[in-house]
Amino acid sequence: MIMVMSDALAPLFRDASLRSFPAGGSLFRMGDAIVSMFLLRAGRADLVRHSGAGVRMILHRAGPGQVLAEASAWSDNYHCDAVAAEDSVVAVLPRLEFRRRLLAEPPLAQLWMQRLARSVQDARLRAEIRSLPRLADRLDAWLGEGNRMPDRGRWQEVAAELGVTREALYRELARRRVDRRRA
Amino acid sequence: MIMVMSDALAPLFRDASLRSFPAGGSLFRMGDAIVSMFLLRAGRADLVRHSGAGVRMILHRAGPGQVLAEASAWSDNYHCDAVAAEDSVVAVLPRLEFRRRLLAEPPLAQLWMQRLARSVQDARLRAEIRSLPRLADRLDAWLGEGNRMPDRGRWQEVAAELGVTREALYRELARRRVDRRRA
DNA sequence: CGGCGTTTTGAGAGAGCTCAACATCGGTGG
DNA sequence: CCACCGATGTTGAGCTCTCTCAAAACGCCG
Repeated sequence: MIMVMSDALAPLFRDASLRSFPAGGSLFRMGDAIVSMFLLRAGRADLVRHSGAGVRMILHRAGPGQVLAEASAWSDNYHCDAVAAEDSVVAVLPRLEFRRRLLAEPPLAQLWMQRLARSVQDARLRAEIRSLPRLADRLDAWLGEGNRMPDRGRWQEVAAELGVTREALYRELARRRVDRRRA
Repeated sequence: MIMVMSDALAPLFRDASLRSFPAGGSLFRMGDAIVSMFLLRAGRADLVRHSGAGVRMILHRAGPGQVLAEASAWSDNYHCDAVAAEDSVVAVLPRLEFRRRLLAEPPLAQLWMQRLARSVQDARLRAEIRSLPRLADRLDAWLGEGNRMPDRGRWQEVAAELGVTREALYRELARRRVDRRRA
């Protein structure tokens, strides 16, 4: 297994038990009592919330090394659902132990606060990018943040990230291909 | 002066000096070295970032009781500009002292982590709301989160929050008025 | 009253969404 | 090897919605 920067939280989840979820499996549901914190070890998991008129919103797609539902550490009930988007493995640590370690070990607290602050930055930026009216501007802003187009077969993920349909993104990419050929 | 819930961070900024900024004044600019943390005491301040093609994005509009640029505590240079949107007063605390207090006083650390986690939640939800294609859905989702329409004279702020033009919001509101009159 | 900002409404253009058809690619199984 | 299948990529046409520009009605305050 490859060690990546995103394993930085491993010390916080030392001695945590591992649990596997098949794609589509539910990690928790809105309203459930919060007993544990989850660190995604492999796979992907979505935080999903349903708005009044049945509109399904994916609040966050977590990848390996990320903790799900950061706010759940200090809350008693979940405010959204969590679903495995792929076959996934998570480290599970009791919520109270998670909190105890954060408050007892300043290095971990510092790491956690850095993580949270970074997540705030990212989420705010994403909100602003998505509020740009034109797709071209969204793509420019997104690419301008150091993001790069993934390999073929994963372009739809970019469309989702930008909050547009895949057709719209395909058209924009085609437009840029011919524009680049002209230049 | 009225004491509100948002004064919870006051202990963290005890002994901090106060500084005033006129509307339009600059608190800091992208690239500046970070020496202090800012807690907004009165007024409003915007975090502004400029994307490549000159697109101006307001990452966050902070109000009284909020700390500006949370991530700056652990960073050496600002990643965005901060501008006073109104005449404002801020408490200024050296960044290293801010960090020292967080790591030395677990109750403050806990409060700070709760704040950050809540900000993550809020920002992610805002990003999802803004990615809804139809304004009606955005308004529904926003109202569904416990938000309420402010008094007349501040509806434009809601339009900005939803990421639409004020005209579009006015039209939607007019539509709902007649719809409600029919029902 | 006379500004100034907000709210309201109109008309046209532009952009994305929806539905639809089709191409392409990788894998599966006959 | 080839037929088939599903998912992804590509392109077209029409519709809907928002944006933009514009004009006017309010509402507040000096």
